Amino acid sequence: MFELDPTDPTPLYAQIERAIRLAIATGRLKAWDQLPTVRQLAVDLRVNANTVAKVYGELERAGIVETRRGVGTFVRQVTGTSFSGPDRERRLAALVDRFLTETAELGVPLDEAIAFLQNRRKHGRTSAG
Amino acid sequence: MFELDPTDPTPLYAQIERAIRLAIATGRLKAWDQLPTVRQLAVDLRVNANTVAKVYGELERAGIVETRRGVGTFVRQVTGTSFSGPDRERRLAALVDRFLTETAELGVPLDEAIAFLQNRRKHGRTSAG
Amino acid sequence: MFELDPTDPTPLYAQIERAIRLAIATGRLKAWDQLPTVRQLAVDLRVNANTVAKVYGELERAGIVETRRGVGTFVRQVTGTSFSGPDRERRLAALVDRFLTETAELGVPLDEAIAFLQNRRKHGRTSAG
Amino acid sequence: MFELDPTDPTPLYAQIERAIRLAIATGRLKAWDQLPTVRQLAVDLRVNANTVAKVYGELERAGIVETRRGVGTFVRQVTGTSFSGPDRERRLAALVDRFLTETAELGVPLDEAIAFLQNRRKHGRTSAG
DNA sequence: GTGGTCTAGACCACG
DNA sequence: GTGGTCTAGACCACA
Repeated sequence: MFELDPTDPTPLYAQIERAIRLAIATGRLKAWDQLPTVRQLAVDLRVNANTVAKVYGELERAGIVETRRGVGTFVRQVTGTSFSGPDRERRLAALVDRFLTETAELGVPLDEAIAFLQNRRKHGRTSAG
Repeated sequence: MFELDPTDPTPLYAQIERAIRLAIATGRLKAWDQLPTVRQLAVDLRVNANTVAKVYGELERAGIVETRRGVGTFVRQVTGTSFSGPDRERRLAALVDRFLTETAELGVPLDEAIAFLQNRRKHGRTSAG
Repeated sequence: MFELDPTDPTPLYAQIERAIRLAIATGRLKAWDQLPTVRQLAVDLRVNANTVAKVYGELERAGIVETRRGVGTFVRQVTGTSFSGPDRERRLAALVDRFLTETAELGVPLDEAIAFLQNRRKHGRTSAG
Repeated sequence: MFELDPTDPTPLYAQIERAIRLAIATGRLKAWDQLPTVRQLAVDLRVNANTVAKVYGELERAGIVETRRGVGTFVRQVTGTSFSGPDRERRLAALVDRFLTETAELGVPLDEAIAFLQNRRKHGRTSAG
């Protein structure tokens, strides 16, 4: 499904939550799809089950998934943009900053990077993850 | 210079480090520019001086800045690792794909993302999240 | 495991780091051995836990150990940078010359120094100065 | 005369003191030779004059050099081994530990390193430093 | 119980 | 005044 980056200082639970939100936002997980069980995902990610359970709990409190006892955890009807106002702004800034830093470190001029972006977009090449 | 986002699960020191790397990578801090003093930046960001010191230490071990004892901390000459050929191409593609995926997640149209990129590059204000 | 020398101007964290690198380099700590816990080593050496944590952090960023969150810190597989040819020769010569010079400074005859080397290699007790 | 290693966590004053003791012990500086002036050495090492002055002061208190006002600083008659008992032991251990660590990291077996040592010694090749 | 982050505050090395 | 080292101690993430 996805992988964790142990070198990222971001806590595991935040990495997991982000990845699930991403999967939903990009449509890889659709409404009423079932999420992996806590234990299964814990095994896949080589993480303690408590960590996954914490994430599912937070997603449920956020109204993004729904847990039916004894059945499983499911994606709820997507209400709209999953990120709102200031949060959206903040995340966009973070994305853009990282992109600028990494292209600059690669020695790629911004113009070239943008051209690459547009080109890549046209050919429909995105790998979700 | 930049701001921290206390709601971001990313540790403060990592937010600070990212912001400084960004400033250097984008040329807002140039070779041999002096960084703010540890204590000054700590005051500006309202964090403990040790937190800033930790960042400066890591940047130094990473070879990105140079500290002269009793004088201050300075941006080092960028050696330009300069990846070339297929490696550079491959890395750029990875960066771009991730950027496309993540902006899509946020529901940000590519045009808006590019505008944001260019604007941010120009005006250099960052919220280091 | 080893001892610190408080009269040595070398910072404590550097003494600790050197001792651990020595233990790994000489095979006293082997790949995937667990290091002492941060708190335990701090108690043994009578230093603050933060000081040990700093060392472990640096060793991790240097790629020498690996920490698994909530589990512990482990020696990584030695990749063996394996310098070869003239480079290896050159580096070895530099090491040897420095060693000869410095033992001469101390007035230690080469025979004694070599005996010390072999003994220390065998019994592995170090005073990390 | 010698160089400082800015990446060594050892304080500058300790590096300088060690180098001067080394020069005396190895005979590069002989009894009644004049040391460079504080200011000259400070310029050569690109260090603040206070730092050098501190070292000269300590060497004088240790009875190793003698300052004649308005004339200069001179090496005193060497009384014997410059390092005594526990200090000698400690320093030898430090030397040996570093040597073991560095050869091991180079992937040089101890036997080979010792052979190299003996060979190098025979051919009289030492560079004081 | 494991490592990691952060703070407050002392003291040192250096200019 | 600059950065660096160390301590004590709180709190967090993870197993």
